[in-house]
Amino acid sequence: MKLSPDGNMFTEIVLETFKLSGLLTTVGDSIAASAGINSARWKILGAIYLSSHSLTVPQIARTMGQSRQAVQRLVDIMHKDNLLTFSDNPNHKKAKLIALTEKGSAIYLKVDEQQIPWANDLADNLDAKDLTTTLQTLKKIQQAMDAK
Amino acid sequence: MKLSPDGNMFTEIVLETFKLSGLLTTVGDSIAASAGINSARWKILGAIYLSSHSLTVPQIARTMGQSRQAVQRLVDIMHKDNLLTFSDNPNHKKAKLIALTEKGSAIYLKVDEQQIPWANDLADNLDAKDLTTTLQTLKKIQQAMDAK
DNA sequence: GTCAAAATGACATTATATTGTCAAATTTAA
DNA sequence: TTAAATTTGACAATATAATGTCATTTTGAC
Repeated sequence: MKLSPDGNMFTEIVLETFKLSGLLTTVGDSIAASAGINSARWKILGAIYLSSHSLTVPQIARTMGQSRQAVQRLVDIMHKDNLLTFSDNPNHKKAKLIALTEKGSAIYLKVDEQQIPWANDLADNLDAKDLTTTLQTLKKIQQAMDAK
Repeated sequence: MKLSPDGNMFTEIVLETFKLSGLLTTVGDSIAASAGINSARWKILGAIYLSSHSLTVPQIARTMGQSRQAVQRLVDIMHKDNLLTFSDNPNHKKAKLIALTEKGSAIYLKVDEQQIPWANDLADNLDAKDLTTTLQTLKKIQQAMDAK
């Protein structure tokens, strides 16, 4: 069996996604370093911050496309570091709700100060329509995988 | 400072890239499992196979967007497992050239047999033009980051 | 309402990956 | 040509992350 032309393009997108993820993690580490954290913790803070409400560990994991165990580990560390709060979940005895502390929020915003000009600058050299298409397509790919 | 509309879209693409990378690694693990390997090793095999010639460890790492140490570790294991060969590099005393053994090649092709229908199927539900745009945009993002 | 299936936290094991350092090899600039 | 800067492999330390298992809780099908 051979790759169809579209299947081949899809495969290239997959490989490019892996590569970009690695490169972005490295850049993210250096951006987040100014606030004393790294990419992995920045992503946790962002998942909670951008959701605008408390989340459970499995919810964060699903948002990030990672295992709940990996997220649980980071959340526990970040709780100990006073970046996150745990609160009882009225809907679940075991799964606590996780929110940002003031410190966690401040750190997230400090990283954002570095990330915003970086993102604006890079996006400046790209076509808005292409960015829209790319985002939609990546989401469609994700959804198509979910459906399997 | 605030994110521009494009900067915001760019940021969403970054987050989607992380998520997709995680999900694709999981799917990749299950696809590659049929041939007795996992995503990480499949990617190494693919980097070499798709380049059509021998590569050094740092070259593979740059292709994959990962650290040369991470690649070196996998390459050493896969060499021990008889998936890869080392050969002297006429252009470099230390950096050996790495190629697939017959076994490595066979395993790559066996995984490909699973991956091809998977990719074709997923790509079937996506627009060819959108895939082209997405791939080009991801590459542009990667190049723009390199330039920094 | 009951009971099987799924979700969750805790814990352990293993794999993947980055960072840092050092010496040797290579490349680049002067 | 020479000296500085970069690249590379080897090694170590640490961080990130997937997988597996178990007891408990929740959900869903009946």
